[in-house]
Amino acid sequence: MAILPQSFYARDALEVARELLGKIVKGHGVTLRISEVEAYRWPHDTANHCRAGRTARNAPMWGPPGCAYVYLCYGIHNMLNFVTNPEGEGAAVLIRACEPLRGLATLRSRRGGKAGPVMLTGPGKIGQALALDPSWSHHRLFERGGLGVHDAPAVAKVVAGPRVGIHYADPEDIAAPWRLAIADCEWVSHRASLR
DNA sequence: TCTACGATCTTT
DNA sequence: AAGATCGTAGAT
Repeated sequence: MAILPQSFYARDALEVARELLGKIVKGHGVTLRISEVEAYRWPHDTANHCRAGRTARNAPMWGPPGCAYVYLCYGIHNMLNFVTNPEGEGAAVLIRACEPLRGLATLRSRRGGKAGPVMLTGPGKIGQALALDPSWSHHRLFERGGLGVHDAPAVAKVVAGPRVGIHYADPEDIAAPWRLAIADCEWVSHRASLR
């Protein structure tokens, strides 16, 4: 399938998030299908990293759409986001969970060779699965090479719920149902709060 | 400079 | 329920 064009990302983060479900991420020897995402919108979203304006960390979010934004969370986890909205607006979609399609052996080795099923449920695991770190920020996902997102058939049914880990935000933003996932999908985190 | 804390995950 | 682990942001 074709690689998604930059124009795909140049829209409101919630709209992009909805359409990213089911799409294919390829890179570093693995192929994943996006199953859960969160939208960090612009403007007026107090959970957004850009809520206090431009900083060195969130600089990618203000740049052109269709680029990666990878940041280190809790000193341990590398979080993968896709920059959305027109350039100059600080918004992104966080990739929270994926279904592994190809590269199972690689995925197992990246998590230290532990036994058991490969569960890519949770944003920290996605960063680990794709061997990402913050140096991948600004990477252009709509061009060939390295890390790319490819088109796939639209998902029929989607469930929604509040975003995870944003207790510091305003109550209305905490409650906003801007976490989206493929309905009846095994590859989803915090399933209980989705419907 | 100093300090508090985070879009998490695992283990207890 | 709490520890790991460190870069960032805001305060000093």
